[in-house]
Amino acid sequence: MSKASDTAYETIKALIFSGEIAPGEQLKEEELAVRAGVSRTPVRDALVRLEAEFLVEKRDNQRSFVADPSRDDFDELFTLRAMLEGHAASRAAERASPKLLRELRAALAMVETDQSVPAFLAHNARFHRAIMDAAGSKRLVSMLERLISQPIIQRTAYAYAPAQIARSIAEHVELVEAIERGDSDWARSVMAGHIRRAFHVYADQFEYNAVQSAKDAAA
Amino acid sequence: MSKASDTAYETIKALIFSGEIAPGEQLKEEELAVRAGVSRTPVRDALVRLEAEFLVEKRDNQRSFVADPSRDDFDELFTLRAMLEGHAASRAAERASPKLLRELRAALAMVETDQSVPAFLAHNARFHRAIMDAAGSKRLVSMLERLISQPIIQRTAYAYAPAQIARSIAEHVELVEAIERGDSDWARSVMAGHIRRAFHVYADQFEYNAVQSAKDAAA
DNA sequence: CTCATCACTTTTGTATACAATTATTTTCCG
DNA sequence: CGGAAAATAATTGTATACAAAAGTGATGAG
Repeated sequence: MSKASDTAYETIKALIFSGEIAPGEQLKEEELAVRAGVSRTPVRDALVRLEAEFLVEKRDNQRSFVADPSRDDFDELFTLRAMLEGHAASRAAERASPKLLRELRAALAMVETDQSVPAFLAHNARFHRAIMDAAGSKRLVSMLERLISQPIIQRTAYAYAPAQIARSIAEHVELVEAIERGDSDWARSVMAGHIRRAFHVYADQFEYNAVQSAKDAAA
Repeated sequence: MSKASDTAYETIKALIFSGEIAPGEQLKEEELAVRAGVSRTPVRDALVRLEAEFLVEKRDNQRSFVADPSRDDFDELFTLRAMLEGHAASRAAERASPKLLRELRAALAMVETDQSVPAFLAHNARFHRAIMDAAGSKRLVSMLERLISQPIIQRTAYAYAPAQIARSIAEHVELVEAIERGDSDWARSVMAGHIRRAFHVYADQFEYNAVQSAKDAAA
C-alpha cells in the first residue's frame, strides 16, 4: 500500500496494541486521521485492513470498535492457526528445497547466538514466514497473515517465560528435521502441537490478566 | 455496507462473472465508476472486498486485474475449503442442535420436491451455510465466505451434470446422518470428501474449457 | 538501430467538502 | 417526572478536485 495508508495502519495498530485505545472502545475516523497526520481516506483503508485482521470490529451501526476477544475467541484463533500452519508445514515438507532449509537454519542460528527476547521474536517470525512461503499457496498465506497479525501472542505470551522460549526453539528444531526428511505428516503434527501449546501458554496469561483486571476494578 | 458501495460491488462482480471483463484484464476505477453509476470512492471499497475474495488481484504496480486462476489455484482453493469446511462440519456435529437438524432437513426437502438446477444451487448454498453457522466460529465463517465466493464452482461445475447433483445430494444426506449422531470425525470426512470430489468435477470442466479455448485460438 | 531520457497520458492515491445516517440532547405533552 | 418527538450534534458515506505515481511514446545520442 501507499504511504499515507500505511502510516494510518501502523498508527492505529500501535494505538490498539499500546492499549491507548482499549478493547471495546470506539474508533473515530476523524480523530484517527488527526493522530496519524493524514486525511480520513487512508484511515478508512486502514480500518478495512484491520477489520480483516480481526483487530477491529465494524458493527451494523457502521461504527468501528477495537475488538475485544474472549478466551473462546483465542481458542478459535489458535485452532485455525494450528490447522492452517500445520497444512503449511506439511506442504513445506513435501517440497523442501535446499533454499528453504538454509533459511530455516539461518533463523535458528539467530537465537543460538543471541538468547534475548527480541531476538527470539525476530527468529520466530522469520521461521514461520519461511515455512508459510515454502508451502507455495498464495491463499493460504493470505489467510494466515490475517490470523497471525494478532501479535498479542508474541508480545504477551512469550515475553516473560524464558523456559517457554527454549521449548519453542526445540520444537522448531524438530520441525526442521521433519521437513528435512520430507515427512509431511510429522511436520504437520509438530507444527499443530507447537501452535496449540502456544495457545495454552497464552491462555494462562489471559486468565492471569483477567484476574488482575478484576482486582483492579475492585480496588 | 452502504448503498453505493454495494452497487459497485455487485456491478463489478457481475461484469467479472459474465465474462464482460475477462480474466487477466485490467480494472480501471474510473471506468467502473461510470458503469456502476457511482463515484470512484465506493468502487475502491468494492475492489478491496473483491480482492479479499480472490476475484481481483492487485499487482505491485497498484493496478487491479481480474484474477485468472490456474488449475493449481483451483486445487489449492478446494484443498483449503475441504480443510475448513471439514472443520466446520466436525464442530457442527459436536454441537448439533434440533434447530440445525431442522434447517438441514428443510434444505434437503427443497431438492426432493424440485429437481431443477437452480433449486439445487439454492439448496446447496443453504445447506453449507447452515453447517458453517452451526460451527459457531466467526473467523472460520469469515474465511470460508471468501473462499466460497468464487461461485464458479456452483455455476459451472454442477450445471451440466445431473448425475453429479444426485451424488452431491446423497453426500448431504450422509452428512446429516453424521451430524445427527454427533460423530465429528465422520462429518469431517464426508465433508472433506464432498468438497474434494467437487474439485475433480470442476477440474474436468476446466480441462475441457482449456482445450476448447485452445481450439478457438487456433481457429 | 538501440536504448536511455524526457515529455505527456493514464491511472491511482489523498484531501476536502458535502450528503446521509446515526447518536444525543432538548422539548413538550401526558 | 417519564417518555415520545423534534431538534441538534456527531459520525460515517460519497463525490470531486488535485497530487503522486506509473505507463507510453517520441526524441535524440551513441
